[in-house]
Amino acid sequence: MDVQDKKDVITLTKIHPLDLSLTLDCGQCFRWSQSPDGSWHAVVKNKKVDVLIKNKNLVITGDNDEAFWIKYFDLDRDYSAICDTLSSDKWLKKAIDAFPGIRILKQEPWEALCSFIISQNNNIPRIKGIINRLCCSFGEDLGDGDFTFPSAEVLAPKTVDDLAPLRAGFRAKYIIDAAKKVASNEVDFKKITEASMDEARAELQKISGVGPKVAECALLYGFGRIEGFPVDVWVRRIMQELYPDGLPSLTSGVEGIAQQYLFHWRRNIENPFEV
DNA sequence: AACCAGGCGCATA
DNA sequence: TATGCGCATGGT
Repeated sequence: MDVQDKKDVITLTKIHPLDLSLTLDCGQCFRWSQSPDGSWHAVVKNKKVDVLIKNKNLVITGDNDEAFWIKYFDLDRDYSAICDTLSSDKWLKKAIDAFPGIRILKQEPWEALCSFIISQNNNIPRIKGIINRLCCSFGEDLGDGDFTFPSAEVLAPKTVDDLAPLRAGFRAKYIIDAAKKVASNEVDFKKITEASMDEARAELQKISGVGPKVAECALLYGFGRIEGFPVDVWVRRIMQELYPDGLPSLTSGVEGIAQQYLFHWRRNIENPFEV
């Protein structure tokens, strides 16, 4: 009691634009939840953390690895400039104006990969439930209902029967295959980080249960590949409706950011095409 | 090439 | 309370 650690607190400045609610609850991550006091809570890099915006700064409690968090919230990237550029396109401007402050998180690669394997053919409430049960069953207990995300090494020796309590359905075998191949380095995260997009896609798709969509999500949300462009049913809809000839060239290099804005807008706007 | 596999949230009845 | 729909990937 008398040796209790004082909690680490760091304050990150120059965070604009950043809307925590939009960023942490727009379908790119599944483990953040808002506390009654308005702050956001999760377990990241095996630590309990709370974040909130205070006086236009991002205050992070529970970890002091500033460089990590700048990467995690993508704070080195000039979203103002990117959004200005994207806003030359009529529809992107609508999406950005409607939901300003969405950022692409750079999550931990294994958690992102595993989460988006679980996300396939699935809806967000259920994805969160399966991931929660995965962490409760196989993660490390940090107390107060918080668990770490289980490592690939922990999951690799598990069987489909072991994963039955998750109620992940046919995805259980995919989780195990991913864990085996990641733990053994057969799927090499270092290689993925350094490779071209096509090589990285191919490396990830060596995992059974990882197709183009899941690979693209892992690259965008877990490996910081901001040019990743996952096409799910909503994005496919957007493409057919608005961009039948493909994405406008001004999205080049930041396709993932464009995707996130369009995705959220299309899902949350009543009549997107009204002027 | 069409269909199903786990299962559940969601909308509609 | 019941019924149908959607959902990414792999296997038949």
